[in-house]
Amino acid sequence: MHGRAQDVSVTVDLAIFTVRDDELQVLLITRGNEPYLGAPALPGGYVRAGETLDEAARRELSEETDRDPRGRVITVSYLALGPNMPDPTAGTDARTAFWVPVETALSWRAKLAFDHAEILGEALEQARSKLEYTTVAAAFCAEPFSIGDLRHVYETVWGVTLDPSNFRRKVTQARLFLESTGERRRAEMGRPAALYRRGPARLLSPPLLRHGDAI
Amino acid sequence: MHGRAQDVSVTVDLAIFTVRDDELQVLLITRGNEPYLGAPALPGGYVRAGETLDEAARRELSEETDRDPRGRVITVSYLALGPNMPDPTAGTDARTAFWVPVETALSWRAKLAFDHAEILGEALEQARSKLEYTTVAAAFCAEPFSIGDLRHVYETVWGVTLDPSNFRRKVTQARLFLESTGERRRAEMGRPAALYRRGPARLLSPPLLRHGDAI
DNA sequence: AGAATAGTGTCTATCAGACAATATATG
DNA sequence: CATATATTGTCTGATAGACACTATTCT
Repeated sequence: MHGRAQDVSVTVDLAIFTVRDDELQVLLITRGNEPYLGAPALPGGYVRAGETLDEAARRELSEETDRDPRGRVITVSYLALGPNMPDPTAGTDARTAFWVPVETALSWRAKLAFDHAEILGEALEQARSKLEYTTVAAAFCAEPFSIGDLRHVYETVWGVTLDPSNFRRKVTQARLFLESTGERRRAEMGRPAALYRRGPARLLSPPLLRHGDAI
Repeated sequence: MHGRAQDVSVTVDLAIFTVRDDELQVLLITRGNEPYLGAPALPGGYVRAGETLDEAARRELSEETDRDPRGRVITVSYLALGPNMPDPTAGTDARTAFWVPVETALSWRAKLAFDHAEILGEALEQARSKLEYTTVAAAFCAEPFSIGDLRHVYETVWGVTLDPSNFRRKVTQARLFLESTGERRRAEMGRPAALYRRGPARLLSPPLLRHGDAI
């Protein structure tokens, strides 16, 4: 997948996250080919540019935009979050896929294939950022869900604890984010939580900001 | 490119923006094949999933995440902004590429191939959003640039006018966004503007929010 | 009652938006 | 001087974060 020559092709590495066991975890595979045979790696595919892209856009823009790496912003991200992502099921080649806590994966650094440690770090930051200004977090709570469920997603992905009352105020005031079902859920302990379903908004306005942001 | 069967492949449509003539413009091509022969369209390529992606990730996750379209968040965006993007140069097949104001392209709606009107609309919103929480805008000002240059990018992409003093306060207080060069630029009229270069930050903290956000 | 979680109310430092005022250039 | 743009300063309403308090369940 890497190092394919001749035709215009670029690899796509996927950071697939889930929330399991109160931890943020990422899906890795064990490489079955050289290079990095046996090393843990992000799952990936490759993109081969079609004729239209290559002829009409890429060549014309390359000189202008390649000077500064930020001049061309190509974002290929696969972000999946969920409270109960399935174990990689038994099946041909799925045997090499496994979930691992993000912290653990990042601690491996040099063991990860290619530059996947860096990619993972950036994907993590992107996922954390997406929670601020989009409604994805709600998409990964099974409906109906409580505000506490939603808060738990934020806390796990961001790695912080949030003030329940301030969190409630923000998410309930955000337009078209949550729709009340009028129902409640009885838990083992404590007052039953009001239940919600996702509203139509995809972007959070106003956004839900973390306190200190990174670069 | 669309409708390719058999192997797992999905199209990628590219929204490439530039700021020219004080307008936000987008790169389109004229289709040379059926379907939609002769219709304006976004340039595009196709992604074919590699074995690793297909075997290790896609199948395992599909049942879980395909129920809700937001369960799988695939973002493939190609965002290019610049004050002076070149005209599509003469060359084989580049003859069909052209810049057009975004407003014009959106007004065509039904004329655009496939669902490209929708895709363009979403890409526009994504680009506008990226200006809020990333530093891309600065990446598309030729260095060195003035705060007025930067403000002009925001105003053109967002389609609003911004208060110069409040804008200045925000961008100069954002950490690692701008670095002063100590130099000034003499313009035709008015006080010379202090010049800056891009700082190392990729994410804007705190973000620069528009007043009213969309869905 | 005690523990646990959900939800409401309030206070305050901070900040975004509005806008007045000043600075420095050209003609 | 008039005009245009850059830059600084100030005022005020809105709000994020901190935190006290109330509500409703289970044991």
